[in-house]
Amino acid sequence: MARIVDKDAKKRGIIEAAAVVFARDGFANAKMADVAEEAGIGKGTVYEYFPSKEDLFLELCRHLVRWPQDKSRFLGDPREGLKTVIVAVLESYEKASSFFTILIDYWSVVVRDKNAKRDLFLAQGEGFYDYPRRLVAEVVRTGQARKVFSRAFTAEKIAQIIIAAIEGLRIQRMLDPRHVDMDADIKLLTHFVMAGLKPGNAARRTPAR
Amino acid sequence: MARIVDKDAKKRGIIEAAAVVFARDGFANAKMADVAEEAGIGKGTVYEYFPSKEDLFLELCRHLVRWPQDKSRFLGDPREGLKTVIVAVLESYEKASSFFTILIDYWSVVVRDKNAKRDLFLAQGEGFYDYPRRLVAEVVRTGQARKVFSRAFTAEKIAQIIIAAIEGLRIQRMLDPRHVDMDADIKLLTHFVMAGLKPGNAARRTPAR
Amino acid sequence: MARIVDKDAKKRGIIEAAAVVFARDGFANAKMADVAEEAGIGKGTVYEYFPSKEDLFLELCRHLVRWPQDKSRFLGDPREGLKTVIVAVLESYEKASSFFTILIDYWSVVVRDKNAKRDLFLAQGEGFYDYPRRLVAEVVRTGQARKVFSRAFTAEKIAQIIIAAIEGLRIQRMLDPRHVDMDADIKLLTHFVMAGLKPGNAARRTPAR
Amino acid sequence: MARIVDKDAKKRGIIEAAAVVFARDGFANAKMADVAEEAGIGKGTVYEYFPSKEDLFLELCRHLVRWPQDKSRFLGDPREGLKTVIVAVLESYEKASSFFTILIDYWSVVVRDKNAKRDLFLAQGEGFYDYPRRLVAEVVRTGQARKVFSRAFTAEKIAQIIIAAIEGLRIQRMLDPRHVDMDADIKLLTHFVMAGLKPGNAARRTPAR
DNA sequence: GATGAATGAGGGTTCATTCAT
DNA sequence: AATGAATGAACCCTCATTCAT
Repeated sequence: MARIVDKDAKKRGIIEAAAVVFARDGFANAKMADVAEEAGIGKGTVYEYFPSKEDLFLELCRHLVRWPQDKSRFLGDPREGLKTVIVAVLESYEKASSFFTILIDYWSVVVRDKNAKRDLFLAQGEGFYDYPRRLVAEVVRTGQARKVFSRAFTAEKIAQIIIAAIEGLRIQRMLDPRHVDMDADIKLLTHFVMAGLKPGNAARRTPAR
Repeated sequence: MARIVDKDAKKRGIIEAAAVVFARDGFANAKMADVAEEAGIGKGTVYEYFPSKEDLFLELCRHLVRWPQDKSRFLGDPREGLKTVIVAVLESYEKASSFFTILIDYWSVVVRDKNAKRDLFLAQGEGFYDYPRRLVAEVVRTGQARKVFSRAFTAEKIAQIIIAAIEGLRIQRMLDPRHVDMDADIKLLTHFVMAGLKPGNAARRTPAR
Repeated sequence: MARIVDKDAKKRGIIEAAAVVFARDGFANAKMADVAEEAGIGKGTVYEYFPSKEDLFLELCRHLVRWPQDKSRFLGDPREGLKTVIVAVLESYEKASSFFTILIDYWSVVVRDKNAKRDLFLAQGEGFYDYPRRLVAEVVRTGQARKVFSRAFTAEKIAQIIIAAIEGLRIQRMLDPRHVDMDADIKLLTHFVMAGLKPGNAARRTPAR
Repeated sequence: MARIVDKDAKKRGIIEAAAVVFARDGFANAKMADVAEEAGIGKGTVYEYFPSKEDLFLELCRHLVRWPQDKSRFLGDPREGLKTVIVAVLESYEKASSFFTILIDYWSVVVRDKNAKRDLFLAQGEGFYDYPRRLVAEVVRTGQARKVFSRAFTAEKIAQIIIAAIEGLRIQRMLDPRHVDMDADIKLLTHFVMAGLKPGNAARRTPAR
């Protein structure tokens, strides 16, 4: 009776359209009508697939980043692997061009308590950093296992610092592009990390206070 | 004469009220009426002091962070100074309790081009990181001058990484508090930096292609 | 498909409602909500058809007067034709019951420079007098061609005086109904015009310095 | 005890300021604050002299036009006197440069019933045309008494047409300046009137129906 | 399933007026 | 008498959502 439609494909189309519009206008200023137009469908149709603007946004956030799936290339030589994975993570972020601007709105929504969907959102939010954190941690762990990296700190913590620095640099670049030369800065970050991970170096530090 | 009023005090009162409301509800959802109520004044009165919601927000952002004014305590022993200044910068951020949630909206506003006030906003935005970046850079420079820190990288770049990492950690904590133990993470960050700044270590590394 | 609607009919309905409300309250005091209610629709719906209050007003002005379409009845005997067309023009104005009160606001809006739509408005404004001026002029010209009316003045100028007098009488009546007996006054006006147009009479007078 | 002030002078100052502001912005868009500023006094002070914006406006309207006070120059030769008085009336209107734009708003206010002050306004409104109408009528009457002008119509009616035509021309000029050459048009009007007033001419017309 | 016409709650902003000084 | 800070009612317009077709 009803037309046969690939609902999933249509859903994806709407999400792609939403990515464009939300990135451009921000969550608050984005209009559902614009999303519909961008997707080439009717305004009402969007609501056949997503119950609300917020839900669409949440769904969109789920599809923001595609992480590198092949870990093997990071797990050879630990020192090279670490350098490579840092660059790879940055690239994954950069490739999701609209990722960042959308992420900001995501944060903005998440930070406010009131919303009943907070937990849903938060669960989603972890995902933004969980995967790359685990990925980097694995590389570090490999290096630690092979005694190439110091064991003074847990791989998770180290990974966390790395991801944090990458994210922080991206923010600074957003607010003031002239101050940030991403390639050089990433190299410097890598240098710090490598230095801090040298077996000898690390041992002396952090007397746990 | 009309009512005698300390306009500056009143302005500050409104800004404080705005900080509460904007932090709680976000820029887009905050209502000027709520700001007025929070400030204990009439809706129209807010507009006697700020021409628009956006201007109030911008002004508010200007007052978000109070940076440490006494640099002397960071300029003694470079290694201790660096540790201290990192903690001090973090503390300045942390003290501005609503800083972060407001900053997010600030970003969100800044990222979208259209607005005519973009430049005003951007100029303001630099301020968020400029001061601490310069502060940290000065400490690093002092250490470099005394040959305690490697000169392989410019103090500015190093400071940038440090600020970025602090910021990134704060974001991760926001999205997933369980993964972040700020004190420990900051120590780890400090360790990496110190290691990377050891004169011998740095020498070998890529001198900024 | 969505609701099927005769958009033009709906537009007309809104304009009619607007005519009532604008005439009653004046442009400045009229509320879009009242227009909507008068039209029996929701507030937002008005904006589906007209982008702003001002645009609705302009559009309304376009529909204010219906001019006599059949000129033939004025083009027979010139003297009778002139008498008839003067009455017809007056009647067209009078029939548009709310015309005058709306026109006043129209003037008020037009006179103030600032507005970007001034040109649109002005173009519209000409229309209020253009058509009847041309109509009367044609009748006069016919009379002049047949040597029934003096050629000492251009038909356009003569028509202009006639329209002006009609309009002026309507204004005086508005401000002080007791002083104006429109039928008698129009007859007097006609008399003056006829006298002035007598071939012999006109010859002596200043031929437009 | 209180400062000694010439209240009338101050009142006049406010009215003059109001004339500027109301003429420029229109009644609806004029701001009391602007009037105060233009008058060089405080916002609240205006209310010491006028109970409301509307009252100020009404008072202003009372002072709009200064009519020619010396009638004698119109009462010599009737034909010359009539020509002269028509020009004099026009000039009185023209001299009150802001008169017209304010008058429009005056109409707009007057036309709407609701207002309790309607009668006050109307009484004022008559004044705009009463004086010149009587003035012109007197000139016509003089001519009629001397048998220079036809007695077929009352002087009042004739005066009314003349005033009406002048007013109508001014309106047309406002909406479309290119179509109106005021001097020439006034001459033409005068011609019509003179022709219509010729003793012989008038007799035949207006069979009272 | 798809559509887009209709809706109305909601919020930023204006400004005449009040009144403490 | 004079002031201008404070006020809040009022209103235009937006846009997420609904639902008749």
